[in-house]
Amino acid sequence: MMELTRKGEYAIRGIVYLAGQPTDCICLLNDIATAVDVPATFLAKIFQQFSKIGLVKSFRGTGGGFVLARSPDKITLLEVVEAVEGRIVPNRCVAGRDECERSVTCHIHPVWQRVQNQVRDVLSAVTLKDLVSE
Amino acid sequence: MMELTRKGEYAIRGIVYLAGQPTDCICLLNDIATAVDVPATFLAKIFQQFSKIGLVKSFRGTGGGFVLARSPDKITLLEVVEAVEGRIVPNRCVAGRDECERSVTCHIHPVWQRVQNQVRDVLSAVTLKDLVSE
DNA sequence: CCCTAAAAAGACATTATTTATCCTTTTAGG
DNA sequence: CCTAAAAGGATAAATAATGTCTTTTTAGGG
Ligand code: SF4
Ligand code: SF4
Repeated sequence: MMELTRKGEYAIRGIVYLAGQPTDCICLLNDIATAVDVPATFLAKIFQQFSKIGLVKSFRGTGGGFVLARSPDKITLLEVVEAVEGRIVPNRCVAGRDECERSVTCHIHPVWQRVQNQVRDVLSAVTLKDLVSE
Repeated sequence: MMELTRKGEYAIRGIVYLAGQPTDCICLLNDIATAVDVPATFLAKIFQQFSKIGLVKSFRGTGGGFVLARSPDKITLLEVVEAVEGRIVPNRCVAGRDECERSVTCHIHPVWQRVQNQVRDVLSAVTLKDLVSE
């Protein structure tokens, strides 16, 4: 339970590396993958997700690659994680539409909401800038 | 990520039910399973784990069954969850012996420790007593 | 002593998720 | 039109979650 997947770990490493590059540098996926030691094909999927939700900008064709869409201090760790893992949900019943008919009277339900809020708060308090500054 | 498994959900439901029974009541596994709507064979495994670490006491043979080993206000939700899910670990590197050679210099590492502490704090603040009292 | 009830233990079977690769398509530059 | 690079889709392999079945141990009661 509660464990970040490889995908999430890779996602963070990849985008943190990108955040650490000079602003005008258009990075190649393969270079990023090599630098952060992640299978390039897997990282490709991750960056596609980033691109779709607008965390990074991508350029195709010759001279293409990736750059951050916003400055590092405007991107939180929460956004990065939820981009690839989906919304952080400590229990099904805390997700949008409940499947659990007990949720109305359940005393545990609010505990999971508390957990969710705490975790999201911690992660949203950290930006990519915090993670690259040595 | 961060999702409680069925096993964890079942574990909570089962032990909360047990906590809600009269103190002297030795409950049959099958009765608990029926009451909380969990496959009996699966719940059996869960209660075996409870028994091993001393959350519940079990009695075998005729007239056997389960009772809580401690009063409900002395058992936290954290204990219950970690009994079946293992220690809450938001990322590998936060587990005992690190596999990640980056952990020494990594700026993300302490974030996961913060997440871990927050989650464990929330769960350890809730006891079975809180969960049964209507 | 034997029979029955009940949990403990171990060995599977099934399904879902994670992790990863490969191939084709689209886009853009030169 | 050729090449570089990301996008997209299909699929394979590995791992983990979920669930079932059978056998073993323990205890009570006739
Ligand atoms: S029983 Fe309570 S905690 Fe469990 S899924 Fe339902 S509402 Fe959520
Ligand atoms: S890179 Fe940092 S956060 Fe990721 S596993 Fe290693 S120590 Fe942990």
